[in-house]
Formats: sequence, structure tokens, C-alpha cells
Amino acid sequence: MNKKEKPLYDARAKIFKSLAHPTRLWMVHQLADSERCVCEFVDELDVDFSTISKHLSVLKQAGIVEDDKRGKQVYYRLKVPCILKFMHCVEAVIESQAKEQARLIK
Amino acid sequence: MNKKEKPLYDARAKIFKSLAHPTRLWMVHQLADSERCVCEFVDELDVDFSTISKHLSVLKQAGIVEDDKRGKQVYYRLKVPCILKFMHCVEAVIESQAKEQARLIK
DNA sequence: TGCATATATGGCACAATAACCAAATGTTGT
DNA sequence: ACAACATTTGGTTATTGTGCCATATATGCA
Repeated sequence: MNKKEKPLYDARAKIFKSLAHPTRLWMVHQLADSERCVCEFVDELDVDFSTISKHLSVLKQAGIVEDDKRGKQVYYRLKVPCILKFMHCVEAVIESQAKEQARLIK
Repeated sequence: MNKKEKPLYDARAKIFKSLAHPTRLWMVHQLADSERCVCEFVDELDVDFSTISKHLSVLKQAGIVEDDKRGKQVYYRLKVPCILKFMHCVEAVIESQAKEQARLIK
């Protein structure tokens, strides 16, 4: 990796990092259908609301979601829906792994 | 997120985690063309070979790459090429971010 | 067998992340 | 202006990730 490439791979890694947490992935999944306010996540997740806010902030910083405030509430939505397509690939990886595990046990 | 969903999102997150490092992303990129032996990565990256070996191990554990030993050398290759398609989406995110930055500066 | 090469693994120091609590900010309704 | 609510931010601690060094393991060759 040369010096020119480094910032590019750093930027890419930042995006993967932002998705590298089960709670954030779940949030992205929820946002696939429609926008959600923070309060909905607070209801549906069993973690402190400050934690939820920080997770959303990570996704926002990475450019995955965008937000806007309407009244007292802040709504988040997916900014880049192509993320969702990748989930199929992720499933493929998981299945391929599962099969391999099964094969090793036999 | 209910209890049934949790393991699924953990598994997905593991895959994103494995890709959430510039060096590992670069490796995946190199493997897009063809398999590589560890020694090639050692030549091209400016980190200790033990570090490289560990990065590859993370990718292997996640099911992204597979390896086989031929003589003294261990060759790694992409197990799930669909990973590469996602990179386009990642680029889109980065570009959208860049544009936004530009807009904010104006 | 002994030696050089290629890779993996264990251990330690340091950096980054995550979760909670507490406090700050912004908004609506009284 | 004040109280109630929604969200963000700062601080602290626990956990995890990273990188280096030293060491172990495996292979090929003299």
C-alpha cells in the first residue's frame, strides 16, 4: 500500500467500521423500510438512549444516514440504500461459513 | 432487536468488523485479481509479518478468504467475490460525503 | 540432520470503542 | 418563564483491537 492509497483505504475502512456493530447494523436494517426517530430506537433497543444517540452519530459521520429535526424529535433515514444490497453478500458469507462448520463436524 | 435476531446481527457485524481496517481492505483489493502468498503482502506492506499474518487470520475467520499451503508458502484467495461489488457502494458513500464537505465549505 | 525460509501464535503495551451516568441543549405546551 | 420531553455531549470505566517482539511450527535444501 503506497502513500497515495492510504487515505483512500482509511476512508473505506471508516465506512466498514461504522457498520461493524450489531446494533448499528440493526438500525440500518430498520431504516431500510422508512425513516425512524431516535425515540423509536430507544423503545426497541435495550440500551441507554445516550448509547443509541452515539451509534446514530457514528452512522451519520460515516455518511450512511442523514437526519433532520422535526419538533422535538430527530428523524434518521438511509442516505445510501446500496448498503442494503451488500447484506445479501454478507448472508452468503455466513451461509458458506455455516456449511463449512457443518462439514468439519461430520 | 429481539433475542432471536441478536445472533444474526452479531454474525453480520463480525463480517463488517473483519473488513473494518485499511490494511485488510487493501488485502481484499489485492486478492480481487488473483491469489497471493503471505510473502507478497510482507513485501508490499510496511508492517511486521506477524501483523500481516494476523490480519489474514481475521479475514479467514470471517470467511472472507481461504488459504492453502503450497510448499513453504501459504496462498490466500477471496472466497466470496461479491465483497468487491460492495466497494462501489462504499465509493458512492465517500463521494457523497466529499460533496457534502465541499458544500459546507462554500 | 541441521539450517534457512515462510508463516503462525502467545504475550505485552497502547490505542480505540462501547456502555453507562450525569449534565447540557433545544423544543413544546402551560 | 417554567416544566416536561427528546436528544446530544462529556466523562469514566471496561472491553476489544492493533502492532511489535519473541517464540513455535512446518517446509525445503545442503
